[in-house]
Amino acid sequence: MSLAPVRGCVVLRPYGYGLWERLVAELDARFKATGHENAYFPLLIPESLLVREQQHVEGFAPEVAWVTQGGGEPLAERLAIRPTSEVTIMTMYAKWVQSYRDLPLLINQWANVVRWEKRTRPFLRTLEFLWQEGHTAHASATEAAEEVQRMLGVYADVAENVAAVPVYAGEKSESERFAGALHTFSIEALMPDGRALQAGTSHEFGQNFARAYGIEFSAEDQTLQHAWTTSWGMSWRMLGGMMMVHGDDRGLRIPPKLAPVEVVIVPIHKGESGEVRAAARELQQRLAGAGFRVRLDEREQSPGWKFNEWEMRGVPVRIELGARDLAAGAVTVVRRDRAFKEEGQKTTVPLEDTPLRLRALLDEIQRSLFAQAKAFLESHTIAARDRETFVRLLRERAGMIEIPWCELAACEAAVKEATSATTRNVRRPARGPTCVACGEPAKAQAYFAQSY
RNA sequence: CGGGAUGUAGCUCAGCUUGGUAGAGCGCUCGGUUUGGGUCCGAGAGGCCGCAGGUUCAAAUCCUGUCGUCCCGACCA
Repeated sequence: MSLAPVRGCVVLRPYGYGLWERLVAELDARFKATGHENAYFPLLIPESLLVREQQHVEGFAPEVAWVTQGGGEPLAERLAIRPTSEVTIMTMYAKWVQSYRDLPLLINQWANVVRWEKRTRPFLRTLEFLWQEGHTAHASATEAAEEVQRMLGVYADVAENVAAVPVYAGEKSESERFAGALHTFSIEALMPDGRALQAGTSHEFGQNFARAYGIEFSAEDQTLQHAWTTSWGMSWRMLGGMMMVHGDDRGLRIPPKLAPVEVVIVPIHKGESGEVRAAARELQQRLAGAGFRVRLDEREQSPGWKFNEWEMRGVPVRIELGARDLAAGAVTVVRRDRAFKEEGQKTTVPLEDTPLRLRALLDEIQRSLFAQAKAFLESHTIAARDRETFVRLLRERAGMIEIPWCELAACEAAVKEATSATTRNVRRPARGPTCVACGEPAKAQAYFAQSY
């Protein structure tokens, strides 16, 4: 990744984009498996269309970028660059949906969006970012609610089992809710500095958008009804979270399932050793044939230089192949999830067994990275029992601070005033009778934290 | 939007106080050497000192303005 010649934007170079492609592949397969199809909608939104859903517009107004000229002339109507595509997609759904037989409508879009944030951070908050947004319409509230939970589950699965980032899934508070939604659910991860990162969201709109954009259908009982809609999104921010969670002082550590390169082969030879070179190429062929994402590094730099380079890039496994290995009919296998010279970092594997051993090793690395992150999350999730401790932990940015909570907006605002922390999400029921923050009756169990 | 920094080689930066021939490390190119944890030696290429104005015999350096970027805060899916 590099900074771009535009404020608050980044360029993904091939290796970084490779990470995104892996995330896309994993998400897309799950979307398809749950019955969704991909489609594409325009980047620009006419202002008149945008303003239909009141809360939605008000929520996004401050961060919308506008196009006011085209072809060298002022436009009769400003065009918004989409900050999200609800309004365009709902407008189209209104045309497509007439009968309950047209439902559910299950569509996903892979797209870029622009949100004019006052303050940006590379990867975690950029003006333009890549994401996917799923938009569905249903014939009943129950069905829509199920969809929202199903996709929240997909996000939690991808975060934990692909990116190896443990998360808490739950519902957003009223103040953190998506503009225009009835309920917003999120997955929240914890970064090493004690701040929480929202890594995916799933929204239940009820009939709000359907009313604003006219999505009506004839129901089975012959009544005319508005559809129940949902939307859900995950962005490349997930990758930023993954890098922060797993990175160490030698650079990135990428979980195998997300790694553009799972295995790098570094040949080690003096001068022109045709034998080593040929053996390395043969190994690469074999591993590629067995389905591994493998790269052979034949550049001129010294082996030591390459070791450092690939470690910084986070490749899970490195295979060193030199004359010594060749003579022994073996390769040296080095795993990135272990520290330099730590027990087990380097092992010797018979050349013949390499594919088999590699598969097992990659699985083990995937598990080990998740386990390390999980242990961190658990040790930094603290149940506060009294207000004083609660406030102190939040100020110290100690992690996810868990309390029985009243769900009152005023209480949340007061906590924010005192600590700058907010609720991340909540689960029901509460595990205590009264709110630790303010003493009112508790309604839910909430995670509070400083957030990105 | 408020506060603070900063802009000099591809990158990271020194030089500015006290005006006078444009610097270092890394990277890049070439030759040699080396290759199991960022080899070493030598030779080279590369800069409108963010931009505009001013002061001066003379400006990277002093003054004014302007633009960009970064950090802290307020705001924020």
